[in-house]
Amino acid sequence: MDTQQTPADADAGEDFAFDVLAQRCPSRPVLEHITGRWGSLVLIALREKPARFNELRRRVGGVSEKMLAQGLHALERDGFVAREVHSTIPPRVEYSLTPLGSQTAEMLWELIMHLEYAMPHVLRSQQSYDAAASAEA
Amino acid sequence: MDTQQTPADADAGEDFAFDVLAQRCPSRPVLEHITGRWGSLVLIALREKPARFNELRRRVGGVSEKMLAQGLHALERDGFVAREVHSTIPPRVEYSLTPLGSQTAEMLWELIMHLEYAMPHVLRSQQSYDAAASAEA
DNA sequence: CAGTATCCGAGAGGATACTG
DNA sequence: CAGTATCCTCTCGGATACTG
Repeated sequence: MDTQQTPADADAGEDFAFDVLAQRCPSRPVLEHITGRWGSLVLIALREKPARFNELRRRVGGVSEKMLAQGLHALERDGFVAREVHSTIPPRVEYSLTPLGSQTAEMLWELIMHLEYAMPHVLRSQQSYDAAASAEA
Repeated sequence: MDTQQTPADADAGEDFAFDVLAQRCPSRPVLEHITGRWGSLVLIALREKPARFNELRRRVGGVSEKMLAQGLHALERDGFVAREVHSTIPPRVEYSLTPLGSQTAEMLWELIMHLEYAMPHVLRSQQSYDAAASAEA
């Protein structure tokens, strides 16, 4: 990354909030690629180590070929994932995280860890919510 | 949060990776609530300060009543958002972040800031990808 | 104001078959 | 193995109208 700003600009970041929320910014689709149903899981799966297509497919539970290919294309296009082709027989294609992808995966990982940690709390909240909902019905 | 584990348990977290990827865990839907198209934006929008329904709707660009209501319900059920009803006329309902929601919003915020910061890089990556794609076509 | 109910189109996403 | 192409379904999500 060789942008002009420095991370110390974080305070100027409040401006970005408006941008993201105002949906006229180009970052929304990208955000959805990395947070979407499969995008996040692919990044997490690649976090450990690079993988080939079917290996990746096994690593991420429940993803179809179509969705995996689609997700990988999007992430490659956005520059989060690198694709390396070895033109052998049988073909061998390795997917790995770029530095940017690696940073992003790390942040996603923290988010997921936070979430897993909070899950007991969440489940209890869901139960009381459902109990209250069925009580008034 | 009053779970048993401490944040220092982070190393045990690698076990969670498998859980999330294996899609047999209850955290997937919750992850989708907070990372989904509107969920993340609602959390970000509430990060600054609590808001009422229509105020929130104005703050998040492009969200429909239906999706906002749906997202708020999910987030409330999961315990990220608190809903406070003032039975007046006209009715007044305030949405705010719970402590858990606040932590989560903060992590999302960091992710989005990271993304905004990386956007120039991403856009360039997209351009070269598209150029290469149309070149071979 | 704060929603719910309904209808409808578009796209997400899965299963299968096929190609290099 | 590493995908693409096709079909089909089902949910997402927007617009509109209505209620308390």
